[in-house]
Amino acid sequence: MPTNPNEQSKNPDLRLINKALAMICGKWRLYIILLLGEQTLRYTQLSELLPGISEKVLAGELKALVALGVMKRKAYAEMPPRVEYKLSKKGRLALPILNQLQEVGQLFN
Amino acid sequence: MPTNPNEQSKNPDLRLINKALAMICGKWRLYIILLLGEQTLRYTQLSELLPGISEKVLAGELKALVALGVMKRKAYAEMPPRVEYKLSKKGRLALPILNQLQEVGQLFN
DNA sequence: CACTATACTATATTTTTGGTAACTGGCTTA
DNA sequence: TAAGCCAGTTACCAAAAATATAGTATAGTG
Repeated sequence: MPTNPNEQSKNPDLRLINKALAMICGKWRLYIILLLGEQTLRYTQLSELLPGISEKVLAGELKALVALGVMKRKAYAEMPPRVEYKLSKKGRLALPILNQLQEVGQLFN
Repeated sequence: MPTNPNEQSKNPDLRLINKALAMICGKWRLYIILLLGEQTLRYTQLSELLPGISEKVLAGELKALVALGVMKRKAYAEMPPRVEYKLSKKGRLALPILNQLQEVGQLFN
């Protein structure tokens, strides 16, 4: 009988968990994703929907989420500038699971 | 026609989201919860399963998770001491959703 | 020419998180 | 008598995250 390190349940995969945490952890990140849900929002609209976020943090979070592939940035060559953010395909795939986190929050309310 | 601030989708609830984030954010927190899954683990077992975690951080995370109501601590009046940790009922209810986060991680792999 | 609008960037500062290493208490074993 | 075991605690420090505030580029408007 071979040694079985995982008795009854398969161990969680730390790498996958870290990938997921990278997307949602931080004071604003998950909220930005959920806000974006089905709609497209501009930088200024997002800053209005995130009460108290600083310009620097918002710009940084948007950049990070685009880099992670969760959302897409579309800039129009207009003046004054216009930039729109929306979820990527992967982001939309993850959305139902991320929305369920609100139910988890409700459990511990 | 009355003004409808939420067009097509109900806005996410920042309070619930923060409750959920409090449980899972941090370098080790979610992993501890998933590890505990169905099994009961002792302090030393946990520290062995979390390679590189410091005593201080582990003790702090366990204390926080117990305070949040995710897990329970049971101490036996023996010598040497024995303390067991396992998920609370609420923790077990949240578990399926938290496990799905690994699928989210897989999407962005 | 001054002024506005938008989407940022830069700089400095504060707060939070994570980490190291040493120490404790009470019993047991060598 | 000393050393080990378990489940932590304590004091201290570094790095990361968040915040506050000011500045930039460009074009159009009056």
